Amino acid sequence: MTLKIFNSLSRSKEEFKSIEPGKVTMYVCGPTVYDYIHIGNARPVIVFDTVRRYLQTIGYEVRYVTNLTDVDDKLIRKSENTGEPVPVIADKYVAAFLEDSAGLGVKDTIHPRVTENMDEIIAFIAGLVEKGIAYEKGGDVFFRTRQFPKYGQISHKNFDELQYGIRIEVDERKESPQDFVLWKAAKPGEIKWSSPWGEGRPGWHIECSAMAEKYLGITIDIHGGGQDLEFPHHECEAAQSEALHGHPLANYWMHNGYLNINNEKMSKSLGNGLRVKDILTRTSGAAVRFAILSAHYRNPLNYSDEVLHQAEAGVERLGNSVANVRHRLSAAIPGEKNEDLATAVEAALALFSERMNDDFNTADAITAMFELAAAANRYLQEERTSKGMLELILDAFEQMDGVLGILPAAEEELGDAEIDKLIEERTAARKAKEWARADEIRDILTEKGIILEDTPQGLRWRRK
RNA sequence: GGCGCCAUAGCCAAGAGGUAAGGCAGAGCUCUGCAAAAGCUUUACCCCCAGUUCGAAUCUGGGUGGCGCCUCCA
Repeated sequence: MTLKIFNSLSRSKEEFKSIEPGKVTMYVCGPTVYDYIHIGNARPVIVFDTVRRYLQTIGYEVRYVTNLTDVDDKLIRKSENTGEPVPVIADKYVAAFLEDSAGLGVKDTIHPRVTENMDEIIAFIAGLVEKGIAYEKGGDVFFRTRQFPKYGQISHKNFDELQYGIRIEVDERKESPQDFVLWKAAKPGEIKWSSPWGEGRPGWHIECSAMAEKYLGITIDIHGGGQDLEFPHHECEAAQSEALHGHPLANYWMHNGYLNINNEKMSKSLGNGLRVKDILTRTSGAAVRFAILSAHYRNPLNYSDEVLHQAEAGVERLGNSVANVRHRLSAAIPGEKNEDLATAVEAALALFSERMNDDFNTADAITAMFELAAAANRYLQEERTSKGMLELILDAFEQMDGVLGILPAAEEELGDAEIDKLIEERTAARKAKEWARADEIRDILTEKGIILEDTPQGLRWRRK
């Protein structure tokens, strides 16, 4: 079974082949660190982390880079408004981004910063100037798009028919309206670096080309980002890199769809109430991942409180199933294979990889996990369950969740003497059929957010 | 003017020629001292019209309704 990835270059699903066997290099465009990230930013973060995890589980060693844009116009504007220096603002939001990422279950990512790679960026631009693909005008350096015939390969735009200046006024100094800036001269008071073209800072797109090369190589396997970056950002990145090296920047370009909020376009004003850091105080990272991964990554996704509630309920159902299986482990008997269960587990696993192999269909992968849970729950109806079978289930859950990351975090032991005592007392009361006292204790614990479950195999509790 | 996306049950969402997965919510039943968890049962002719086909939610054409991009907003 082979993995197929929808490649924006060809607009079709292609069989995935890495440049180096067993290894994959991935570059995913990261945030400009001028504010907290919102739920819309979380979609690519979660989607591409899941792609990475899946590649890892099918045996690839993945080198994964997400850049942090710590100098640009928005940061400069913010600095002017707040009086704080750009680096101070950047540091604050870099830390916030890393925290949010971790909260969303993302780890082991290389995070290069623009300001820490200035030499490479300047050298990259210099290379383009030397080749005559870039030109300097009054301290700014522009990319000469006419020299790169493949310009438009990613966004599939026909440049002779484009309407220029529809949204942004065309800079008169450009030779052609579609040329874009590589280096911007600094205005008085702005943060700046020296370069062969005077003091200034990098343009919008060049950082990704330079850092992808530095950290991953001239041609990488997968380049990801939101659909909103397809043009112009990715188009320009691809043009710069290929123009300089004569080799493509990336073999596979992946773009996730937009995220809407309550069926409206994600916008700054709406987005402010939906910061990832705020959402994570109200719900788990697992629930956010569930919500995001419940739709195919290329489809539009609508986010709402209702969607989040549904995700929480789904996470809970899956988590209950795993917890119930674990709970049975202590009283499990050895041996005794259950054919139905074994078949169902195998089927769920097969569905999981079959669907993930088809351009990362996480919605169906989640379905596979629910089918595993259903099979497990059915098996738990049996009076006696065997250790081997329970472990088979847990192993399958682990395999799937290693990719999706939608299972709730394992519950810690209560470690609360008072609660332990109450539970003990209740057990005694139940034995003596003192139901009033038993219920009273249940109520006390409910107040504390502890849910008690009396099962034939003894009591177990969980936190609400 | 150019390029492209989406439309499936109350809600979320797969499926992409062979007669509609899964989840949430709801209803009924079972289990249960109570409760919870769980199991079983139950809810759709897939935006509209026309065509292709033995057969279409899936293909083609035309509509309708949402939406995105067209150079420095990441």
